[in-house]
Amino acid sequence: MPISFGADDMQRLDEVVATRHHVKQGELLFRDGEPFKSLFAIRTGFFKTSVSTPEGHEQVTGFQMAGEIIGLDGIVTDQHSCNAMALEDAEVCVMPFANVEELSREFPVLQRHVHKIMSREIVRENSMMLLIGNMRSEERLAAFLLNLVQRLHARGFSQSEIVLRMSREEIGSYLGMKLETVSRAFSKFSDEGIIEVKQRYVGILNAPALKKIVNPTGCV
Amino acid sequence: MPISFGADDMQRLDEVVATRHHVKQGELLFRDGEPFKSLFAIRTGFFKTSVSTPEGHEQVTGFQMAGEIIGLDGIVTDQHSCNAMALEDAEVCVMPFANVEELSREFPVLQRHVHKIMSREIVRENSMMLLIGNMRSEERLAAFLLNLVQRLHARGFSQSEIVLRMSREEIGSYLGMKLETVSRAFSKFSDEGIIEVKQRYVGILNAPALKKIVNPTGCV
DNA sequence: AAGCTGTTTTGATGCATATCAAAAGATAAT
DNA sequence: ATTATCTTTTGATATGCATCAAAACAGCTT
Repeated sequence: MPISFGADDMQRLDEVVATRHHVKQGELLFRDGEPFKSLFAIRTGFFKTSVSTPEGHEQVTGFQMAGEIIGLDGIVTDQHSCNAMALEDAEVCVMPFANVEELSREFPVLQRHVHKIMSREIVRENSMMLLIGNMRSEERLAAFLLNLVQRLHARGFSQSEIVLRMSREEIGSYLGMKLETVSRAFSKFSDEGIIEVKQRYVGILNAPALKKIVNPTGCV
Repeated sequence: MPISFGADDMQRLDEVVATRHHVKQGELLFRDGEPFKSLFAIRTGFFKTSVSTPEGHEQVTGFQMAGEIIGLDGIVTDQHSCNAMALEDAEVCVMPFANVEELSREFPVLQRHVHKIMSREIVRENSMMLLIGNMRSEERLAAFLLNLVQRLHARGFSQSEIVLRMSREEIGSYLGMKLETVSRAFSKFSDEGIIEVKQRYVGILNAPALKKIVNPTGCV
């Protein structure tokens, strides 16, 4: 948590994140309809969150990695409204939301932090609506790859190499397209020498070209 | 605000929403990039929020009516990341966010309320991703109309009549489709006797049919 | 009432992506 | 190794929606 506290306060704050929980690959951390008790901070591993239509069509609503918070959807109704599945073995900090709220009242800096996390999620989803609603398939995939590598790089990983934790189908669900279309876009980028693809390994050979696909005018 | 307080507390709480602001139809309440200071509670009127690609393609991210809160996007960076335009003459309560945070620390019930509002927005956007990413054009419009009439009805308006405040183009932008496609879907529903359309007036003649379009199986 | 402007509807056509199908490649189990 | 299963790629075709175009319609102004 990127906040500085006194040593005394740390003790109190530690209480909120005292318990840890392991989730194996393929297991659900929580599911749609389940009672909401806690937020989860991802320590290690990789998650997807998703919602479904009554007919069973899944929409992946996000991919989350170390340092990110999941479970915010549950606050409004005290029930989770999406599923959170580990895409690789993962460890999370369980943060009972009652504790979060109590400490937020005590520590303005924590309160501010919680608000920012929620606001960030709102802004992210705004941009996803823009992406799904306005962009074409190749633009979506390019934006997806750039976002992923940027987040990985912020965590100390390479800024040009990705090992995808999700299938083509899950990428497609996230981006509002079919897995075949995802695959074709990968192949196209690969043919053009923009990326190098080997299964779930993706090497970014020409980042500027990717950026130009997302934003052709390049004026920003 | 649907919370009960003592009379003493009300005084303090009133401070946060003391100032009012009028926005004329077509004017922006705030715009992308502007510094964030306050949340806004809509007292009267109707807004749209939107984000844009660098090339200028607009994506409407929401339509907001009386009782709803806008501006949450600005918290994370202290800058607004979308535009909020009044679609009819409107009045809003200006709620300086610093005051909201201060009072939230003092009144747990207010704190909880703020968290729920943000969580609700996150859940709403999740379902919008599902709608734009998975549904076909007619399903989207049906879902849109049902959502709108449900919110209007909760405010004391008819549960079968809507006067749209937005153009076909704005509806299309919100739903990830073109204005012509919106118009065709309206015409189709009208031909089938499901709705009655006269410009921006929409009468819902067969709500169950609309619901069935959104959820063909009808199992929920 | 006539003319102007912006919105909505409707029609004709084209294109991007979905769908259907099958092969190729990986992964895991026997 | 061999078989079975799942994922990914690639090809052929279909289709829903976008695009282009023009007419109809409403709201304003003069």
